[in-house]
Amino acid sequence: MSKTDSLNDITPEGLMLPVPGVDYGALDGLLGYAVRRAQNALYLDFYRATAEWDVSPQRFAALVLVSRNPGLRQGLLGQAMGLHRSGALRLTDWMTAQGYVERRDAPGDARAWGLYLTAGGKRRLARLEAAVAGHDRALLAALGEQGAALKAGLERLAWVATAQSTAPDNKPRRHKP
Amino acid sequence: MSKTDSLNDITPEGLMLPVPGVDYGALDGLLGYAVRRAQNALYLDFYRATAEWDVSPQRFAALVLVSRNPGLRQGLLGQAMGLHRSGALRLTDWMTAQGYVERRDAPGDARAWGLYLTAGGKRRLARLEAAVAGHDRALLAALGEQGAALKAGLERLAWVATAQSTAPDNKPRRHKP
DNA sequence: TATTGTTATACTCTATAACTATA
DNA sequence: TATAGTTATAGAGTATAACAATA
Repeated sequence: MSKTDSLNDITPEGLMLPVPGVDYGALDGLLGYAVRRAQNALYLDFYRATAEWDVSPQRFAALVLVSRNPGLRQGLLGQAMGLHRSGALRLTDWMTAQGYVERRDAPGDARAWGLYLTAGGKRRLARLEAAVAGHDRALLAALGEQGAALKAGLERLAWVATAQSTAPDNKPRRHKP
Repeated sequence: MSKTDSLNDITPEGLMLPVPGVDYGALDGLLGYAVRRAQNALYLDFYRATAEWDVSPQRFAALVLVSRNPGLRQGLLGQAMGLHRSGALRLTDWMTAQGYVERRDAPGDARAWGLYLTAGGKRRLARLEAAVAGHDRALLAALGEQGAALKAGLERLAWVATAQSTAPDNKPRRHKP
């Protein structure tokens, strides 16, 4: 295969840009598609801003949750992140394998672990959090006064969509069957 | 395992709701986290609204693109969706296996396929599009006049984040290494 | 040489199911 | 009987690399 295999692509993989000449039809009008495009772009920019840590947005979120809630149980971590127990396990395995977190016996329940940042984890996370905060500040700065309204709108959207999908007359289908 | 294994969970899997008693720290202030929460909620509501079709948002988008661009090449489909060639192949395989789409020889290039909806695909997609449009309209209706501004803000956000991650002085890191 | 699509493979994410130990 | 965590497995999703046919 040629050396320029992916370098010559007009759109690099991962980047969801409108391709000239392609008709997006109904997609352009959908709120859901706009959210997807925005999240895609944010995701790529997050990776750029945190390249030296090699941490995904989700793993970053898990670290922050452990940091702010010392002794957090795996199960509660999963709930806060919308994950199954087994997913919380994998996430915790990663955090401990990377040396960010340690499992200690949870007081009062011999079945459970409490999660705690290690000393090194605290140090690394502090720098990582600063990088993420800078990344987010840059976005907000570029958005100007629109930024705050956008964040409020997103929070309302999450609430509205949740209400819709969990309304009593709707049958929530949790997972792809 | 008990019958109620996941039914008793306060937060069903997939749903990213704020858990009382958990401190989210910096996450609550991040634009990126607000986008993630919104997308998570929208995703679940999309699945509820389109349950009878068993189509993911991405597969839906691919179907719309083929529908609006008869004869679309696999490669261009991939570009429009931010996918590698191999991803566009899998997506196309799925669309043809489900009977939505057929590959025909592309005129003028014996290497390429042109993608076309089948007659049955057109019929099914028409109903699916109506369901998705209804789902989106319900969201916009619940948001009221905030909806249009939110959509515009999301489009601007996608643009700003893309500009940031592809700026010449930044090194874009496309994929997780 | 470059491009289109394919095959084979691997890794991440996240689910289900069955299991252990404890409550 | 229910809960916390684990193990094993499966299925999306998406990448990389090497390949064939064509341009």
